[in-house]
Order: sequence, then C-alpha cells, then structure tokens
Amino acid sequence: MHKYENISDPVIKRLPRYYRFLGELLEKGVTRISSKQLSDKMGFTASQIRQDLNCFGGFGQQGYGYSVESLYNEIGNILGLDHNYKAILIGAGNLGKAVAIHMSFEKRGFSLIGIFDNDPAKIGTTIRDLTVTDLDDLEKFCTENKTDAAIFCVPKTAVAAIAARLHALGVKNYWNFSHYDLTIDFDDIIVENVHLNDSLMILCYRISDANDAQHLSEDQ
Amino acid sequence: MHKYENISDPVIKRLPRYYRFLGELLEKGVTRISSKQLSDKMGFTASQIRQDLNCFGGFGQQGYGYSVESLYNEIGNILGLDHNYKAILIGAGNLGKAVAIHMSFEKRGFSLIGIFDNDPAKIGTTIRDLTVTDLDDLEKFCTENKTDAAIFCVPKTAVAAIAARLHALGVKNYWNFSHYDLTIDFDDIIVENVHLNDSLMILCYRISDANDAQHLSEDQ
DNA sequence: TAGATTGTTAATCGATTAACAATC
DNA sequence: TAGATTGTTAATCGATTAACAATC
Repeated sequence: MHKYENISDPVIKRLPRYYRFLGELLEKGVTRISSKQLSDKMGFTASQIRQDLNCFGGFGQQGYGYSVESLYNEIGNILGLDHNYKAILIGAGNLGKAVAIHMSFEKRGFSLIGIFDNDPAKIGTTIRDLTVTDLDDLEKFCTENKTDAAIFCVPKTAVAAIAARLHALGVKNYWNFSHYDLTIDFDDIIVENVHLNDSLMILCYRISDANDAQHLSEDQ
Repeated sequence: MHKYENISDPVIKRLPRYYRFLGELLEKGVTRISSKQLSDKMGFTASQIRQDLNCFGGFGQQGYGYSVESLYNEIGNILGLDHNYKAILIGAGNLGKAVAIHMSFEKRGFSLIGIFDNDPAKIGTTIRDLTVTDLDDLEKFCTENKTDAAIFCVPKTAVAAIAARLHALGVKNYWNFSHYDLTIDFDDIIVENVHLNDSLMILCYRISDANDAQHLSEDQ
C-alpha cells in the first residue's frame, strides 16, 4: 500500500477507465499492449497514457510495452480495490434498490453490510441478502459494526440530518446520489457525487448545441 | 435559440451546477447575487464565474451583480431545458425503473414517451404512466413516434445490438448507464455516460489515499 | 458623485502533447 | 545488433486566476 504524491484529479478520473479497458483485454486473452495500441482503443494519446502510468512507477518495459495482466493488477492496487470497506445504504427506494442489486461492491473495494429506511413498508423486506433496517437503529448498527462509508439514496431534504448522525458516528466517506451538497456542512469528509440531473442536463445541452449547429449550416 | 462558439468542456460541465444553485437561491427568495457571493457558496473563484458567464453574453450589471431569476433562466436556455426531446428507456429492471420514476425529465428538456424490455414478466406492466413495451416493437414505435433520444439501462452485452437498431432508426442521442462504449461503433452520435462503477472506484481511491496519508503521518 | 461589481485583458498555472535518449 | 517502445524532459496548449478599466 503506497501513497502516491500529487496525483492530479484528471489522472485519478482516468484510472477507472484504464482499469475497465485492461479488464476487457484480459478477458479476451490479450497479454501484451503498447501505449500506442491503448491510445487507439481508448482515445487518449499514447503520450498521455505513458505520462499517466508513470505517476505510479514504471510498469512497462522498453521495446515491449505493458503486460496487460500486471498493469490491470497494478491499477487495481492503485485504486485500492483490494480493500474491503464496509458500506451501508441509506434509502431502499427504487434507486437504492437498483444500486444495492446492480453494483458489484466486492470488485470495487467495498462490501455492503446494511440497508436502512424509515418507511415501515420497507423495513423488514430483503434486498440481496440484506434485511432493510429501521433508520432509528442506525446508531446501534454503526456502534456494533465497523462502518466505513455510507451511500445516500434518499431525498435531498433528508440528507443533512442523516449525515449529521453518521458524521457523529465517525462515518465520513459518502457516495452521494442526492442533490444535497454535503461539503456545506463538513470539511473533513470524502464525497463522491452522482448527479444524474446534471448528467441529463449536459445531454440536453449537447443535443441542443448539435441541432443549432446544423440549423446554422443549413442557413448558409 | 443561439449557437455559442467554442464553449469548453469544463464550462459546460459547470453549467448544471450553476443552474441548481441559482434555483435554490430563487426558492429562498434571493433576487440579486454577485460573483463574489456565488463564489463563497459554490467554491469556484469569482473570476471564474464571471469568465464562465461571459462566454454566453453579459448577464450582469456593473456595480450591482446578477439578477438571480434572469441568470437562472438564461442558463436554463443555454442548457436547452426549454426543449421537449422525446426519450425512450431501454430496460425496465431496477435501474431503469429508478431512472423512470426518479427523474424529472420535463424539467431537464426531455419527456419520457416509452419503456422497452424483452422480459415477458415485465412487458405490459406499468411504470409511471407508461406501459412496458416488447423490445421487438421498437421499430414500430420509433416509426410511429418521433424519438430523439434513448436511455440504456440494460446489461452491457445487450447494448451493441439495440444501439445498431436505434441508429438505423435515426435515434442517435444516448444516455448510457451501461458500461458499453458506444463510441466504438458510431461517430455521429451524442453520448452522455453514467459510469457508476467508475464513480465507486474513485471513491475507493480517495478513501485509500486519505488512509495512507494518515498512516504516513503517524509514522513520523 | 462614490462605491461596487462587472466585463475583459493579461499573467499564471497546470495539463497535454511532442520529442528523444534510454533500454529492452 | 536493429527495431520497438518506454520513461522522461521540453514545448505547447488551454484553463484558471489576477488585475483593472468600464460603468451601473
């Protein structure tokens, strides 16, 4: 487990993409790849790929390229996917259920150990192999079970209060699907946001932009 | 409807954030705001905010700042949220259902007009006010109903074949929740990806990175 | 008018790309 | 050895920040 210094945000955000691509190559039985070949597949320049990988050390071999398997494993280690962070899910609605069922937490460095909701109709039901627990029992649960991270799949209005409770319990890493801005309340937390509304608006912009460009060219 | 030239990607990605913040201010009844005040709330520098907004024209007033309402509306227009792009959802599983129920398409420039699946158990069921249609009827539906965009909530392995059918039907804008890389097959499409796995891996990296930093400092 | 804050230009910073020596 | 491809430094490009004149 090393600590890498000054890894820039753009590099960090590209890491999962490298990992996915290498995983696919591995499945196909490809054993060796050059930065040029990766560049063709991924759309990054070969130069950038070599630059990125070298933040973490020399994984390649001059004149040969990179071993797909060892590069895949290295990037997995850099991402910390060999961890087993214990995560709880807050909110067992449609989105929460989808996240619980859909995600391979174990492959991503986590395991899901609890699901909470305050809706009596949902408490006691089973999702995956977990029983939905009353949100009132959050303190009891987190005291009895080491909890590293929480996933917010609840309405924006409910987040602040729950986050305050979790923070008091020492749970300070969040995967946030709500539109509540958690950084407003705390500055000693780690948050990864999934803003579906933002994503949809960006799609809207790109469609509109492309359409307008087309109209302009038709005018000429 | 204007076409803005050379808007950079970072700016585009910040637009929804501006929009959300201004919407909140509007709800609170705030009528006026300066770039400095926005900066404090949003974490961008005042300079960047003025720079961003000026890509689209002078919305502010020297000595006064910006009108929250008109700025909100302007950014909405820039994003193209006044459109009504007709979208269909492919895949009525947990994730598809969550997206269908959870998203306010109308507020984001879209309306959801159809949901498709190939699972007999799902075909005929109702989500929101829409009946899940047999995927076999995709061609029929898209011929009869103008369709602007498709949302992929199906397993990666199913995407390529469905995308080929949609592309042939002229549907070339995609909101992609699968991990299939649609740009491999087509270069005349617009894709906005939601990579939940990537997001979770980045959270894993940040937690691991913070933990390692802590251990290092404890060593000293 | 004086104060405030924008719009916009110039300076800085950082990330990407190009180039090439090192080396497998 | 010759060819290939990395690791790494230098050059370029673009985005962010700072500064300030314009102006409400």
